[in-house]
Amino acid sequence: MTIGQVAKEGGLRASAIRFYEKSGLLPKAVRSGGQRRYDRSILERLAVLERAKDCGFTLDEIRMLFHGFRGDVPLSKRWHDLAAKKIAELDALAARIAVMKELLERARKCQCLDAQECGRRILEGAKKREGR
Amino acid sequence: MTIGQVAKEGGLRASAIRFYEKSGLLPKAVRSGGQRRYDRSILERLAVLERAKDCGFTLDEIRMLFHGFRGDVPLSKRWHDLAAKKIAELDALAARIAVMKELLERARKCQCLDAQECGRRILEGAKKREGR
DNA sequence: GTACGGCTTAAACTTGACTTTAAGTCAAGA
DNA sequence: TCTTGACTTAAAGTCAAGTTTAAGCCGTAC
Repeated sequence: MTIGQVAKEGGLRASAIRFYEKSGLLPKAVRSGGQRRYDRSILERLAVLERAKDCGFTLDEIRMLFHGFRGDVPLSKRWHDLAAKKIAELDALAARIAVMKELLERARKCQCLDAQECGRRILEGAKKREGR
Repeated sequence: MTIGQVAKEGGLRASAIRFYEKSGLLPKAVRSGGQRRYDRSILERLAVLERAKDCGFTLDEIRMLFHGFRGDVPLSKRWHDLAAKKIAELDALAARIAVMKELLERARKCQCLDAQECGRRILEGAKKREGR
């Protein structure tokens, strides 16, 4: 398959495939007359890559998944370790979102006429919480 | 107050204050001998700005909060409108996080020995869901 | 009178995940 | 032979929210 065919079947851009190869996330493709040629197993590799992206992993983390462990560590163990860390990250992120939502609910009830007043209230609130 | 004093009391860097001024998020400061001079009301303005950031607003959105409405729209109404949109965004984000967590929980239970196998399973799963 | 700290500016750099561009190669079809 | 169209590369561009850097000015303490 040419890079264009892989891109179409894989649902991404050819430029992304080139980028992944250069970044070490995909093996260097065989060239024929200068052009990359793939067999269908590249689609499996891409599926894992996409799945990892859908899980919220960065490309650096996905590089770990593929190359960051000793060669004899099975993929399942790599997934397990990285997933545990990422779940903790996502929990932290969810907590931050909860805080934002709480602040937004309060903002929705704001009665201030202008930024002066609003700022004064915010600063007072901060002072009060500091005193506790 | 000099920019350094404002930065210290406001808990941010002087470079950020200059950046906010250039971006139109803070009014142009009066200069004395070329240097910016502030009175304490800048701290109230900064408090609103920081609060908006804590709510998850981008600087573009915060610009809307300060300048994006007709001049006679009170700050409370601006907060209200922008907060409603942002809450919807955060809900969408939270849903995406839930999906990621679900995928990660499954990944944690992965038994595959290598990427080939894992990719094959993912592609099979996708095909199945497509058939439904 | 000079050293020092804090200030000024514009412009470049940072991160992440790519895309876009420019200039060029290659094989196939008319 | 000429023209497509898909491919090649390296390098630069994109977005956000600032930070960092370089070069220079200003007032004050010694």
